[in-house]
Formats: sequence, structure tokens, C-alpha cells
Amino acid sequence: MLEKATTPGRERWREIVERAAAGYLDGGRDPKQDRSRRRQLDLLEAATRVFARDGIAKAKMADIAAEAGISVSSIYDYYPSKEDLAYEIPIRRLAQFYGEFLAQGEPLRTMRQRLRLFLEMATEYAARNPDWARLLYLEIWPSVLIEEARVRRAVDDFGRIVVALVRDGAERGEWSADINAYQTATILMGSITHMIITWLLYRRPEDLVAATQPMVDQLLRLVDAAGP
Amino acid sequence: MLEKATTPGRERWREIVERAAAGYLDGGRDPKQDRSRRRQLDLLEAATRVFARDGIAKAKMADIAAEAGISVSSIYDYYPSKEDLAYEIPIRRLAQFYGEFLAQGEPLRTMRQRLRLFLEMATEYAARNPDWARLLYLEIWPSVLIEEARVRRAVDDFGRIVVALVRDGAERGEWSADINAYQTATILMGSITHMIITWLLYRRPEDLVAATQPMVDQLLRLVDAAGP
DNA sequence: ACATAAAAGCGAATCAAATTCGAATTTGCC
DNA sequence: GGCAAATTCGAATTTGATTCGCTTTTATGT
Repeated sequence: MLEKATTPGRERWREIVERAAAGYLDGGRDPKQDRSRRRQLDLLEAATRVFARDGIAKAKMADIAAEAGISVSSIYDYYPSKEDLAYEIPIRRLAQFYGEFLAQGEPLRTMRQRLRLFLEMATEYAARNPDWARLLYLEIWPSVLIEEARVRRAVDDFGRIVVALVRDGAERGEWSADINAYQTATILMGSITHMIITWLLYRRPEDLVAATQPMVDQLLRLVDAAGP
Repeated sequence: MLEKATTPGRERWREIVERAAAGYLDGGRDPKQDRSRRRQLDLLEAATRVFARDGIAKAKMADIAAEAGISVSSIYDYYPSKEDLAYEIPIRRLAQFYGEFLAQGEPLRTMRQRLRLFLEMATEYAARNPDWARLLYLEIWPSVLIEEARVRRAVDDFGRIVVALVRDGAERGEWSADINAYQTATILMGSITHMIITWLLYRRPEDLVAATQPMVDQLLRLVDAAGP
């Protein structure tokens, strides 16, 4: 709808996304041997499945070990506790997600397009990785406890990015400069995550990605209309 | 803004709210002795505090027992497991919440007013009962596991009510008949719950109730504008 | 190929916390 | 005051996470 390509003004969003994509990767041990590296991946995949199925609290280390084909005590050679193992999963994937957004969002011309991309990518990513999404959206995101800095940060980045996109768009004049970025971001994120959560719990709407598009349309109309 | 008082048409919302308010109360045992009845309430209050502080998974039955001034094994005379104890809390309060909404919503003239009331009451209630809200919004609502029918139902009613309000409003001509009730309800609920969750986790915005009003304004504008 | 130190793996304890059980106490009621 | 039902609780039992110390495997230099 607008075009004003690359206004020079500092772009908040890029900075934030770049740092988020760099990730806070350094959990677990750093394997020196090949077999070990492979096993660590097996372990993470097995853990994702089991955690998604049973929830973190109910999941048994024994099940994860069996699923990964290693011994229970070996898990502790990789991660210091069941929780640390659980946290590692969203951290890795979120960093990857932010990276993909950076790559695909960079060439776009407007913040409006980037905002749309971000919201749609979030649902697509969840639809494509439902086990991971269950873990992130149903267990970790809302968890009372998590002070673990890396997780908290990776999750918070999600919100920071949306706020930055809204602000940058206002600054470029794509919508009212008086927009309440925080409130608008709350609506955008809340709607999308609620939709994802509903899908994860009930598989409704049947086609998450298809249902997202009209909702994003409606949400963007709200952004356009946002006044003081 | 509109007035069309009490159009006769069946009112979906009333039926749903009434059933929801009736609650699904029958958890735990039904004490015959006075002391026991009192203790059950102490237990539920203690449990609410401890669960809100530590999360359900980390909370220790021993802590709850100490806080309630009873022995650990006595808890099992009231509820069959830690989880059942945790579930009882939101079930009771939600029924009460729905009851209050019924009482306050009944006399209003428009569905628009009822919708506003419902959304604002939800945040108010959370702000007034933060321990309970932490338990509900951060732990139970998103929980992967809960098939326990009564909980699932009490939580689902929340969504059903919003959808019914949107539908009834459309039927009365308060907004477009072509509105996508499901999608609109997703936006409304998602925005509100996201706001509540953010407040519970970070105490931002500082004044939850005050911040809700302008957001609800914006959301209702979206309902008014909702086209096909 | 071979020796060796570092890296990785594992079974058998250990420990923490939920849950069960049966005896002892308290209550409501006659 | 006395009795049956209701309630309480301490002492097992059980489940499952975590730790420990020994064994096996790998990478690397010869």
C-alpha cells in the first residue's frame, strides 16, 4: 500500500532481530566426538517428542532415554537437569526462527509487510513443528518459574520484535505516529498466540495457516486505523 | 451507542453463562463435620498461595500442609492428588466469576456493553486475585495434560461466552451480520489474556485495569468495523 | 596398527517427594 | 455418656530424578 523504501532512520527491528538470531546458544556440553554430537541431537529430538506428549512435569527421564536410545544417566552428561534439557529446545529453535525472519524480512520494503511476515511466520512455524510449539507455547512461555536468563530472553525477544516493528512503522509514517505501540503489540501478539494455542489444544481451526491470513488482515487494518 | 433493548430472540450468551455459573462443583469430599469444612477452605487458600508462588510442579505437598496447618496425609483425605487439588481452585473461582458476570451483565441493554463488561471484568478479577490468576492463566489454562473434564469445561466456557456475545450482537444488528465470530473472539480473548499474562509475569503495565480500558476501546472499534 | 589420555557412557546407589495404609482421635447424635 | 461414622495423622511404600565411580570408546600422535 505504501512504498517509501528503506528510509535511512535507524531500524530498531533489525538490531533486535539480529541479536535474537545470534541466539544464546551454549547450553549443554560441547561434544568433541562425533558420536556424541549425533547423540545430543537424538536426545533433543526424543526429548521434544516426550515433553510435547506428556508435559515437562510428567515426562520421565527414563522415557526420554529409551526414545533416544541412551541410558538415563547419560542424559546428565549433556544437561544438568530435566528442566535444562527442556529449555534448550525452544532456545535453539527460536534462534533459528528469528534467523529465518531476518533473512526473509530484510528484502521487504515496508514495515507493514514485515509485520505481516512475522505474524504469519509464527503460525507457520508452529504448524510445521507442533511438538516444539506445544513445548514453547503451552509449557515454557507461560511458566511462572523460568528465570533462566537465556529462555526468558529468547521468549521476550518475540514481544520486543513486534513492538519494534510497530514503532519503526510509525516512524516511517506507514501509520499514525501516535499509535500506542505497546498496546498494539499486545493485541497482535495476543491474537496470534491465542490462535496457535487453540490450535495446539483442539486442532481448531483445522488449517491454522489458512485461518491466520484473514485474521492478520483484520489486525493490520486495526494498525492502519490506530489513532492516538 | 445503540439501544434496541431486549430483542426477544433467544440469547445464546445467557444460557451458556448460566450453565457456567452453576459450575461443576463437586470435587473433593463433602465434609460432614464443621471443623472439616473449615479446614478444606484453609487448605484451598494455602494451596492457592503455594501453587502461585512455586508453580504446580515444584510446589511441595509438605509446604501446602504446613501453610494450611494440617498434616500431609490429610490433604489426601480431601483430594486424591496434588493435581486434583490444584484444579479445584480455578474451577470454584471461575464459576463465581461467571456468576458475577451474569448478575452485572443481565441489566445491560446492549451486547456491546456486555462484551465490554466481560473483558474488563476478566482483567479486574485477575488484578484482584493475582494468586488465583497465576494459577489459572500461567499453569492451568495452557496445560497440555488437563483432560479432567470439569477444568477443561470451565476454561472453555470462557471462550464460548465471548463467541456467544459476538454472535448475539450480530444477530441483534449491533454490528455486521457477516462478522466472523470465531475470529473476532480469538482476537478479543487473545488480547485480554495476553495482557493479563504479561502483567502476571512482569507487572507491566503497572496498572492493569487502567490499561485495559483503552485497549478494549480499540478492540470494540474493531468489532464495529468488522466486515465480511 | 598401537598406545594413551581425554571424552563419553552406564549401572548401581542415593535422595526427594508423592502417595498409601492402618491405627488412633474427634465429632455429631442418641 | 457412649457409639458409629467421620476425620486425622505418622509411618511405610513407591516412583522417579540425580549422583557417583568405574568401564568403554574415540581421537590423535607415533
